[in-house]
Amino acid sequence: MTERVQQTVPYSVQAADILRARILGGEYELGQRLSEVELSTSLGISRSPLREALRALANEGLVDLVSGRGVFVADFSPREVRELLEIREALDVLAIRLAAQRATDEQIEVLRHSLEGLSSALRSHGSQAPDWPSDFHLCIYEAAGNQRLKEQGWSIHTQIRLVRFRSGAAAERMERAHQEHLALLAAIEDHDPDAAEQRMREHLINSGKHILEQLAPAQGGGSSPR
Amino acid sequence: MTERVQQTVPYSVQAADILRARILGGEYELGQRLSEVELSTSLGISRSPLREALRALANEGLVDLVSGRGVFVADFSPREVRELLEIREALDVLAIRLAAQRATDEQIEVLRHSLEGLSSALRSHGSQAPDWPSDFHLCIYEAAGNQRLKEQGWSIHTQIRLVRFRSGAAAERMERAHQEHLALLAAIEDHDPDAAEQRMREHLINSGKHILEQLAPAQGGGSSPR
DNA sequence: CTACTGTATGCTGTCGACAGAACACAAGAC
DNA sequence: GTCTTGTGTTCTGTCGACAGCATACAGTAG
Repeated sequence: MTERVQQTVPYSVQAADILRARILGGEYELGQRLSEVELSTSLGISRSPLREALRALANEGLVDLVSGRGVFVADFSPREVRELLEIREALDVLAIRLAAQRATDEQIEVLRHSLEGLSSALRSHGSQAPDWPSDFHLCIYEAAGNQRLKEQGWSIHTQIRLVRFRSGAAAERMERAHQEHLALLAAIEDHDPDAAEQRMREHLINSGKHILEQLAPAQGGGSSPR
Repeated sequence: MTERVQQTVPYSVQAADILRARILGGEYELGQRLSEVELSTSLGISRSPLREALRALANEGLVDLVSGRGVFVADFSPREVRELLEIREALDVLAIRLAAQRATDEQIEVLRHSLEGLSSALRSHGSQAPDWPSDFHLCIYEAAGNQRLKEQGWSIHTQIRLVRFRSGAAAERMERAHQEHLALLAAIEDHDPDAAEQRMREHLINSGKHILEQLAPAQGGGSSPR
């Protein structure tokens, strides 16, 4: 009974998936206005499901809804990036502590596999794999055994990925980040929450520093729609 | 130019405010199904803005949207409550650490004032003030200087308040919680993040223990719509 | 040349209505 | 008496259309 043959995915969900991929794929400028009628006609759906899709993306922080004025692709000010990084640290530290305490052998195996996939992708595609690093973090959330934490952490990571991707900060740090990921995995394997927390904090501080450095010269307080 | 004379609040926002107040006020049963047509007609609006209001409430975790089956008032399983408490601890600890580092004298004054208001409300209304304790925590978020953290923390607190209110766990712990709040404020005044974190963890552990104790006998894995 | 004003266009917020799916209940088979 | 089946109803998801506000531009006064 768990198989749903008649699983018609609502247009709103499909539209949200498409738009999310477009935004993360860089098809829109940061802060760009998205016209409801234009999107709905181009997607071949009505405005009702499109609006719901945009609301969903707003919850994920990928777009900003300004009442009566329209929808804009998220454009994070340096202050907002700092806010996101602070929250990410808190959630990621919690996640890896829980993961170190609770991870089963199967989940550790998945984590290891995720890192191997990342490693091979790093070699083959070079910098063209912006999804994989977050995948490892997602597995950590999975191992933490907290569904809601996983959702919120994934949302934060997605928003940060949006900034990092645009600023080109993803590629350069991948090699070193991979080493840090290995250290994180080792701490989880040892079921050592304190070591895991410390290594995660270092990892995130390095990552955050890198993002802010890349961001500082490029963005000076741009055209925020608020 | 900051004054908006023509600030017509959209129906969707008004509906969300009304429904949020109803849910938190206990006018609906946990897990109860909410009919769109019934609500829209009773509120005197169409289904379009009502649906947006329900989507907004779903983002806040107050209702569950089940695709194709309807909207249900949130009903948290013990596991979900545990998940919420874990996230709350991470966010609240981050918030009070930031608040201890960054709080200005004015913000500390607001915190003190919030506690005084809570104290007087505790004496006059007894247990009939479920909003005030969270108000103090909201001020901490405000003092942390992180807008997004404030929003997320408020959302988590609101969800927990929904559980606590229904289980009647709010009233009994207010006296002791107030003492703990005073200790939190003192740590912020001293700008001592470490002490603030430790006291916050103790405070949240006490609160969480109390919630789980109240919850354990009442709920055994009820009719979750998933 | 600059600043104000009126118009024109496009947009969002909202509405009412329809199609298909999900649920509830009644009728019949074993 | 229990399980299956058929039917009716209600609901959600989606659609197209309208009203009011916001923005952009042209026109005019100074």
